[in-house]
Amino acid sequence: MASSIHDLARHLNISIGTVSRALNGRADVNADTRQRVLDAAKRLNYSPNQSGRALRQGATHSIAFMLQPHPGDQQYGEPFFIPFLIGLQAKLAEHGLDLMVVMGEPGQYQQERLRRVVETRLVDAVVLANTRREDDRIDYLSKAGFPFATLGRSQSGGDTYPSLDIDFERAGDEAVDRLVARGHRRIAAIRPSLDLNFGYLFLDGYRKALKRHGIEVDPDLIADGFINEAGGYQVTPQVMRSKDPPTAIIFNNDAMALGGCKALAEMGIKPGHDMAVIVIVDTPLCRYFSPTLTAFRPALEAMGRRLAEMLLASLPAFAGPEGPRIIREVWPLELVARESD
Amino acid sequence: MASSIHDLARHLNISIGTVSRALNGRADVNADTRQRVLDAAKRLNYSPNQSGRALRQGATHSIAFMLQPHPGDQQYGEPFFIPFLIGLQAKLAEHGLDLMVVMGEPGQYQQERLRRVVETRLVDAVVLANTRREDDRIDYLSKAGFPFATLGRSQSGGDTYPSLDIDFERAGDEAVDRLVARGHRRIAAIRPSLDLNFGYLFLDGYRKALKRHGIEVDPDLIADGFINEAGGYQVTPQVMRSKDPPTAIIFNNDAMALGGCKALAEMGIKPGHDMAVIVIVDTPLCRYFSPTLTAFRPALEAMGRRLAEMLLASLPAFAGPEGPRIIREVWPLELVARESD
DNA sequence: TGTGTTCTCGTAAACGTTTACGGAAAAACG
DNA sequence: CGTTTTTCCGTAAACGTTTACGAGAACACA
Repeated sequence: MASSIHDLARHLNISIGTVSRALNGRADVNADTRQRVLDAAKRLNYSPNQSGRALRQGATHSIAFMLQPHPGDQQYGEPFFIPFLIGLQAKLAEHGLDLMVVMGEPGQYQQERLRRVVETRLVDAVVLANTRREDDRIDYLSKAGFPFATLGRSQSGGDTYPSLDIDFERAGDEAVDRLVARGHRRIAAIRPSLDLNFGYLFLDGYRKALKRHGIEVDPDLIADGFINEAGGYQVTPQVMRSKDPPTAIIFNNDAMALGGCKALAEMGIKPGHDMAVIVIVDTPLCRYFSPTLTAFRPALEAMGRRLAEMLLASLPAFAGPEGPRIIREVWPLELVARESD
Repeated sequence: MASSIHDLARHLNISIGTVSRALNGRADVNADTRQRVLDAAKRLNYSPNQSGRALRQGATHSIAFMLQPHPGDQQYGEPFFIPFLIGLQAKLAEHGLDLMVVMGEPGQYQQERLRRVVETRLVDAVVLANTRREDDRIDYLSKAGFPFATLGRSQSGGDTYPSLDIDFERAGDEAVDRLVARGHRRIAAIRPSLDLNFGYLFLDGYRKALKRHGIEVDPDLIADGFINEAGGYQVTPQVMRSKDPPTAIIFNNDAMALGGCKALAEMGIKPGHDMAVIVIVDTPLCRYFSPTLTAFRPALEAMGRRLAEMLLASLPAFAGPEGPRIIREVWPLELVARESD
């Protein structure tokens, strides 16, 4: 079925070397023979065998995206990542690269999978998501000298790799700004308890804005929970039990916000009415929940394309006209005002 | 960095053949030397190079999942597929297989990508989603003799490949049953206009149940639209303009249901109140929409695992104790009763 | 002791590419 | 016409594996 370069060579009575050079657009091949080779390739339906190619070139022409579902998130995974993946894949495809998605078991740390992917030379580079504040995957990749890029920042690994992140700090800041402008002074912040880096960034922005407005940061209004609906449900009552309860809550995650709203409802508190709610990262759920949730929306698909560009620029094989490498980029979020605040 | 089998051989003063046999658990190698090889492999951090392995064995040990976003679906893609992918990947990983996700541009037919994946021997098998009633991808794969499995049925290709599908027919049937039991006689059906096979199946069940209840099938109550929110929004008023408008609508897709509910709201009709609404495939959106939408829920993750098993059983390299091959399986959906009907 | 069997390992080819090297033929140049 | 350059192509090695084959050594058996 699959014809090899040898078949072409035999068929045309020339050597495999010439065939290969012709196909790869090398200069040292007669225009005439090149045409004959191309014709034959089309006629015999030739496509280069990836394994042979990869072995010889030491490059597989594929990139791995490591996706790690959060624990307890088994039911619907991360719709968040789909548009990002679409963008990532589209840009990679433009350069002839394929995307391999590697998922771990929910909650299981991916070091083993990552090591295998790297050591077995399964791909040419990896893209990490769910970056932790201290991320041993990043340490490992840096130390191994393996090309990678991250969706999300981390404190690990220094400034040596391309990373693209959302401006959680500014989002936290703007959320507070907006709420203060609407008269709120008691503003709670609920974020995931894991070491996920964006939780810290969000809180930084939150604190900064409060200070700017001369509002004291009240530790009772800051809570961490599991990064899923149950977590939000569980932790929201906690801030409500403060001596001086909040009139607004900023959730750092959509699933947590949904759980939180459920908890509020059970306490007889109506989000968007008795309680202002803002979500930092918008997902379709925010748009359809009732009340619709005011949220900050990232340009996920564009980010996917961008991170692909940044990664490619860091790969020797693809680095174009040698401009300065883009190491870090932080993208703003767009506020989508809805009913909940 | 990466050590090869030659490094091990040189290090242990034995031949690469012996090293390879030791690593692969072949019988004709001394227990002692095997242990030395394994030790050295661990110490030198050896992992077999995938490309070399694949080239020699003619098998890449990876599977492609072809995901094709529907046109107009660019914003949030298909959260539907994530849990399926998690299950698929988990089961494949148990057998040492990797998953490659190939996404096309939304709306673009994937023949070209598919051909490339197959002809370059990028993977050992593919899993198709979004199966059409007549699907030339299936025709192509069958003709090429390339191993594959499908999520969703099709009329193409005969019964020669493993396929796993949801029982849309029964869901359509049960939905009508439920609505009739609640007193409805004018029941509309809205489904995607594409050639997606499940749209036909759903309608079969819908018609069958109506007949069983002695209700005439009214073509005015059946409408096709774009398989996204805008499509539902656009097409719903169409069935409402019937001389004898429906009191219930079954939507064959969650996004279309959301658009439909929006259209209804604008007509002053409250779903769950003035109009019963049932959705055939549940997604998280159904759970959080207001009113919450009664829907049929598939066991996506389990389906992913199952389809992986079926695919593996059809691959010569993995076919276990040679039981009968599972060719087709149709899984029931579970009704999740909520507020909308 | 001779013959057959078993255990263990080395040799070398093969998978499908790409590419460094060299050489023959053609072209350019004096 | 002789020399140099250019054009074009074949040869062969290499990437890292796996595996068929065969051979030497050890062992069993009579």
